[in-house]
Amino acid sequence: MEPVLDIMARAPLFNGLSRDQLEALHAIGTVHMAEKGQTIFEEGEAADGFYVLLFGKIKVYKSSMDGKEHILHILGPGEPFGEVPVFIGANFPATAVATTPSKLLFFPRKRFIDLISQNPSIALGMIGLLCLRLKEFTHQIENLALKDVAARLASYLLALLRDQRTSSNRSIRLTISKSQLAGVLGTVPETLSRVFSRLSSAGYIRVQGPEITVLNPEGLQEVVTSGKWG
Amino acid sequence: MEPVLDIMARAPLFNGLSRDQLEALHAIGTVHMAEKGQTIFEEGEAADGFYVLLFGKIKVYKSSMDGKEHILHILGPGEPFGEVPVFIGANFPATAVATTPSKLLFFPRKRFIDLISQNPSIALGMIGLLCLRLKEFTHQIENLALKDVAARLASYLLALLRDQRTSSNRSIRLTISKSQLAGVLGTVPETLSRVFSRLSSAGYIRVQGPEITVLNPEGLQEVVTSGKWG
DNA sequence: ACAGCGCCTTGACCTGAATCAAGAAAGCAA
DNA sequence: TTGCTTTCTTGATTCAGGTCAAGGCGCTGT
Repeated sequence: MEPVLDIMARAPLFNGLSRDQLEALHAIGTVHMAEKGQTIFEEGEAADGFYVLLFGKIKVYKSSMDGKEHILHILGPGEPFGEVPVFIGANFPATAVATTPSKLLFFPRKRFIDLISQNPSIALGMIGLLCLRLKEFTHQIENLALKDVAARLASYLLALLRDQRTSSNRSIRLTISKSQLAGVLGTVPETLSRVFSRLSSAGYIRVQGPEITVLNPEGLQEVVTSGKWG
Repeated sequence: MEPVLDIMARAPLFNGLSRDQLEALHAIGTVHMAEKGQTIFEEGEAADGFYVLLFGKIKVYKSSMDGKEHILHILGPGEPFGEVPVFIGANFPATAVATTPSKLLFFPRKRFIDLISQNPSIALGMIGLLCLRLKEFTHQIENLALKDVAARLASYLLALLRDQRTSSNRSIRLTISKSQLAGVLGTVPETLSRVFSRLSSAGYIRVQGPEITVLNPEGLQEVVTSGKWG
């Protein structure tokens, strides 16, 4: 298993920190394990610290009483979560569940705030992270409020294509199940499935299980911006 | 007109700063005026700083090409905006327009980052602000993704009631037009109007222009949580 | 007072997407 | 392989809410 410090060093939050600073951080954190399906924290629970994911995959979501859930984030190694209530002294605003066996680093609230108060570079890292989250959320709100499901999916696929651009090819692999993707896009599996087949038969993409080939990126972009296609 | 420093002192972002620190901040900012309807910045524009509203009212929104707009924030005096791109070196993710004549303080990016690097208390204030925004956005996403318009309106009214609780009475006043409210709630004026009258005839509220009397807060809470009502 | 203009309301209609209900694939265990 | 479970797809139906269109109400300024 890769050393904890190396994973931390790669996390954007801790970008540009010296080895000494990382050691100091590591010293105030405690390692936790979570098995698949385990709840890390639940919406409304009191928060006395936050987590950094070292290994595994976490989904953070909101759910309504009638069982529907909307996924806010799917997190991979190096990403922090549950940081919001640390700074406003409130409860967790959402629920976090491990979707694979995971390893977490937990930072207690008070000690982390002390550290940050003396360490402007960590503070700036935290600010950068929060701004990134805000931008993502802005995008999510925009999608939910003004775009239809096809546009949301197209936007998601183009983002994936941008991120996992393995040199030249236009094939991407979904890192989450289609049901989960439906949750991320604010819809249900049935609808997502239909949209996939509409985009397929329109010739924009080809779908083979979790393998998506983008045949016509410009077309997808059209779907995102104008919502019309053909 | 109230001195700029006093307004800044009241802003949560600058909470707990000494007079000296406020002076330093003020020194790096420049005052701008905006008339009603004037655009402060537009989505996609390069951002080289952010603003604090001193006086007036600002709406920050996303719009789609077919003219629909979704309002992300309506800001009052003391509130900062456009701070996200300062820290991730990107363009403004949304558009800001003055809805009344307004007075703004503009902080150039570089000088503000310098200041924050040496001033952990400003950094913490900024972190707190960003976390608050994230929490609001989380709530907004939850509303858009899993609640119907009636629940969103009920939630909004209850929040207003909590905020402007003028001692004992249950009457609140909308600070924005109903069309704007529709934009905030992610719907259109027609639908909002219908929901208002449904809630009225169900006996939960009474509406007289911008004056809303909440007759049955528990009932409204029911609408928010279960989405069902009588 | 009256005209003119925003803003709000109401009605009729339409459509995107959720729901309900079966199946079909695809994993996985024994 | 054979079941068994989980995930995905497809079809039929329903419904919330958006769109289009037509007034109504309450402003302001003249």
